[in-house]
Amino acid sequence: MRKTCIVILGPTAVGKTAVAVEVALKYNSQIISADSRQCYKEISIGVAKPSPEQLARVPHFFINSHSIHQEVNAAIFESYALSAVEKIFQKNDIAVLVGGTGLYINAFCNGMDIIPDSKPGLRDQITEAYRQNGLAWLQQQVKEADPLYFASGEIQNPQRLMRALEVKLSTGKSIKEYHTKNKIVRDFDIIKVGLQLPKEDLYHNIHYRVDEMMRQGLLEEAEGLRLFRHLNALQTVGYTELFDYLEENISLEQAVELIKKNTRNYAKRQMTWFKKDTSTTWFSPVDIISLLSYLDINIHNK
RNA sequence: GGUGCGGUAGCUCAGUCGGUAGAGCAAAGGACUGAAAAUCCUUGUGUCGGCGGUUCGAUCCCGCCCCACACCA
Repeated sequence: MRKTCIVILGPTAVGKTAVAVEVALKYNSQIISADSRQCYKEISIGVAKPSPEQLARVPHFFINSHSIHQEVNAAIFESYALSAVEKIFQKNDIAVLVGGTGLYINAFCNGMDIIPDSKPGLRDQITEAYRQNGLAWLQQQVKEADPLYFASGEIQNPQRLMRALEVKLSTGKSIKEYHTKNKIVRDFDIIKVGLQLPKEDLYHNIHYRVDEMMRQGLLEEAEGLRLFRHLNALQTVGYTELFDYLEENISLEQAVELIKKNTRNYAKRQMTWFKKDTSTTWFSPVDIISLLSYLDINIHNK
């Protein structure tokens, strides 16, 4: 039998975790999380990690596996997840990957173009220079260094501009030359299933979950992480808003409303990303029976 | 009861020396290849509180009314 990885995706708060556990239990398999925030051991409440019970029932990869002080990105995830899936395949023909980070899922399924490592420290240098000199300066740098990117890239987007500049200055080549759009074909099958809810239901879940997080002590968790608020890992919905409250910029009530709003916006962005991929078959998280039978049929047909 | 200041987009407000109006936020849609829960792009018709009057034409001027706030009684 050919190896198969079941990929479960969907917006935040749709109910992916519980479904993934059911699927993994059915196939006696293990789960790889494809979530850019649940991998950090220092943050828990605000990122809706699987519960200790769920983690005990099914082994999970990329949960609590990294520190907020480590660098984590899509390429690191790709190699981590590939080695994890190989580990699972040593004992099982089926693996489960679940998450809401579209870029990470894409990296796992289709691969990322290989770009040589940047010169050490260059990125921090660029970030600092941008902070001091602003967007117009950054655009000018990219225009001079990498006209190819400047002509066709997102020139209002500082993160992309900085990355383009970093790659060009490190490798001498434009990032555009590295981006091939070629998809790597994995040596295992991938079945993508999406979880979806009507917008009102999803929003209801989000609001309920945010209130629940506050009850569980999200504020205290954020307070303890306050010193690290500048880290990328903490540029996260649920934490940035509470940091603002702790800095006395907004009231606690405002912070909670903002968390709800920003989570809604985030879910929308996720759906925009996921909808593009026509290879995904969509299910309701309430109708897990349909999902399981779909998987059964499609796995055994291979 | 009197005086004052307001009533304009879901919210906060700007504006039109009379030619039917615009910002921020929210919202909606989109993008996304090493920060992705990040970052970025696009989208603004609304009885301009109501009814009359003046005018070729009123959201803008005038009158009355309603509502909110403040102060005075």
